[in-house]
Amino acid sequence: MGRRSDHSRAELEGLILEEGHRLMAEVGFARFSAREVAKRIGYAVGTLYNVFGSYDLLLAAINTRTFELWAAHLEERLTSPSTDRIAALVQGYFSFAADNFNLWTAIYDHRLPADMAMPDTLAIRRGGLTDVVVREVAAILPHETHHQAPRLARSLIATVHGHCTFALNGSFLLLGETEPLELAIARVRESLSAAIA
Amino acid sequence: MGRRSDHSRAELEGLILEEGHRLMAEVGFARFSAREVAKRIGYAVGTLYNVFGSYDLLLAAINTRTFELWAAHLEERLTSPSTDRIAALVQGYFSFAADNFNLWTAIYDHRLPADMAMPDTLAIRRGGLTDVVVREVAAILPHETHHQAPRLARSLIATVHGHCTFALNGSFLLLGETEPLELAIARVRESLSAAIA
DNA sequence: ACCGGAATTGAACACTGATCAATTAAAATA
DNA sequence: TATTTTAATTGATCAGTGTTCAATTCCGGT
Repeated sequence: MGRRSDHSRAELEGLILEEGHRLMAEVGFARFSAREVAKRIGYAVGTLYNVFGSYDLLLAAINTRTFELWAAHLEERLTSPSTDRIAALVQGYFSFAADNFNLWTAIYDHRLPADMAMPDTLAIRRGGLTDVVVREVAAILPHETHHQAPRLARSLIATVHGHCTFALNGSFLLLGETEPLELAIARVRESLSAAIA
Repeated sequence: MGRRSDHSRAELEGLILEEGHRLMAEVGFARFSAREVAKRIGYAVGTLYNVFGSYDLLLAAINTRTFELWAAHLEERLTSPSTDRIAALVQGYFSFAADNFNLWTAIYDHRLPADMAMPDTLAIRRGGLTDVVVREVAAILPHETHHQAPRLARSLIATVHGHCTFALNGSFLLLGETEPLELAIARVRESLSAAIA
């Protein structure tokens, strides 16, 4: 069939993304399939390829959406009048990953082919998550050391990410660690203290 | 055909593991396949399933082998008369991951089904990597705080893991970070200093 | 020479990502 | 309105995957 009047190209892209995101949350990266998304929205497989160009770009778009949900989750955690905004960030990182396990792991399960760069639009949207943390770290640092905030923030995200990964993939449990969140917060506090001193 | 006199069951298991490991290093987790392993060793697919029981257990065995190579790599790095054994560990963590990218990522790409636990034998062998770090951290800590070593070591591994992940998946480069190794070492030093003080 | 048991096979099944000639419908033109 | 042009959509087709298991093949022991 030809053009369908009931969906503009942009609407169709949104429809695919919405359903793709839903399926990813439901079955996870390993069982995700373009065919199943197509079936659920009533289009043929080929249409998904026409709209997104490839399986990799579809996955990249879905995961970018997850990044945005994640950043929104952090911002929401920060609206509560919490004294400790840093602890709130770390907790938010963990709780999003735990509550959206399939979506969260898909971000790191998926790798673009070596010869394909992440499209700029997607990369920028993903950066929003980092921006939140940079802003909060900058607010903690003394004014004369504000310029260190981006680098330190990236490093703290990596620290928290490592702890979150091991917490959710069972590594910590296997080693007898039962409080990975506290561990992560302790490490972040140490690094912030060192930066302030 | 029936039993082949040229391979005992244990030898066959080793043969599969060896070739599987080779293929994983060559093509990575996403393009790995049991069929291809079978073809390369001159057996049929079914034989791999008879020996390992399932695709997941085959992958778990291959990744466990990678853990052992990784631990050996760390030990080797420690034999050089380096003053800074902690820096050597972090560098070893990074260099193994960088030099064996496909093998390293396969460890974290693969997840056992939720209802299947990691076989004890494999879990114990994987623990060897952690043991190396625990030993080195204990050697740094004051005698009265030796008991903190396991917990701190796990946390430092998580910290380094996060930095290594972002270094190799392009996150750091995308954010303008060019020295992730130095960043990781700095974080580890801060945490060790805090533990000693 | 025979047999019972164990190892090995590979066709069969239900799925996957990817492609692209053919089809269809909407838009533009006459 | 009738016709052409253009763009969206299809789905059969291809080469591949994990998984199963009846059938086959071989070996050690009688």
